[in-house]
Amino acid sequence: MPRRDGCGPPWFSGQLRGCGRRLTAARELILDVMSRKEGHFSVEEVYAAVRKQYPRVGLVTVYRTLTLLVEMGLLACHEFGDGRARYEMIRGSKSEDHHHHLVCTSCNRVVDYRDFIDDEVQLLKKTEAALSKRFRFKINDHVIEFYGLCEKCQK
Amino acid sequence: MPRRDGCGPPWFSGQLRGCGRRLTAARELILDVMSRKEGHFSVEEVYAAVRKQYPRVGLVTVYRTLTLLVEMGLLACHEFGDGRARYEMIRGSKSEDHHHHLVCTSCNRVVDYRDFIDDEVQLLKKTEAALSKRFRFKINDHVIEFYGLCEKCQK
DNA sequence: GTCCTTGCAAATTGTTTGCACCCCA
DNA sequence: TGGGGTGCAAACAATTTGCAAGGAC
Repeated sequence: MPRRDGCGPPWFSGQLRGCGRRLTAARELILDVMSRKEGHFSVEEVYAAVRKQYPRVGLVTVYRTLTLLVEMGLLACHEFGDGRARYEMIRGSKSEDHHHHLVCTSCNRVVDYRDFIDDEVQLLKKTEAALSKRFRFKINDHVIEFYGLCEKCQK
Repeated sequence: MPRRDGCGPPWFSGQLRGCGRRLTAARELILDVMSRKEGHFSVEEVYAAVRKQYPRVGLVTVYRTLTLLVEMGLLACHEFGDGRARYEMIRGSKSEDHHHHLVCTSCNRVVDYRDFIDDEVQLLKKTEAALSKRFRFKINDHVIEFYGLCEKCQK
């Protein structure tokens, strides 16, 4: 699959080269697919989307590319308990993009939210401080997920 | 593997029969292993512990029994992102046993804590209420995990 | 031309299922 | 004695790896 110049964001090529990597059509395409829609996508979903445009792309390449994009800090990977990894584009800097999840246990829809209310920020700060001291952990990150039923599924 | 009477808690047999199930040596043994130590155990870990006492037990039985015990409400199952399920004994009622996790990203040790500070409970309630209203979700549960380095791994 | 990438097939890993035999109740 | 339980092997699903051919630079 030869690549065509001019596709994809110009910084992508540079960032790849910066770590001794090469720009290929598959990589551009996968990045493009991931950036076009908001949400969390399984490998299979990305694979299907990519194949619509270039049926020659292999599943293995999707796996490898997604892993690469996570290493490069462009994607985040998360699992919601169904045994398959989900990938999501990181928009803005990593810290700006930090968010929590609201998961519908019926339709599996995942809602991100990042404009936390003060109470939630307070909650995290106080709890982190207390836990750090109590268990002598150096806390670097956290995962907060709420599970329930979305509006549609409540009916 | 014939079973020997008198092992395990007496209520276990009754609870099994209550749902048309039978008491077997493997089930008693696995329950015993799980209740003896606090913590989260992978299937492989339970399997190894069980085999020390009865090498004839098969891995499949461990899988099936752990699933059964979760269905019976005696164990909780959780995944921490390394692709393998972890099982943990539920002590006391399910709601009493609710807890959060502190995970060391270096040695994978998981610390539970359940004596939340008052602030934590209060703030969590407020956050849930706000999210419920905003996204019209009926929130039933949540997962809170902090990731970092434990005391040993900081060195 | 060099050496990173890709695609295919095969291997791995964690888990589940089919089935004949076993054993609790 | 009957129907659930067990162990083994095989099936499965998600993901990874070996390797030869292809393409970026």
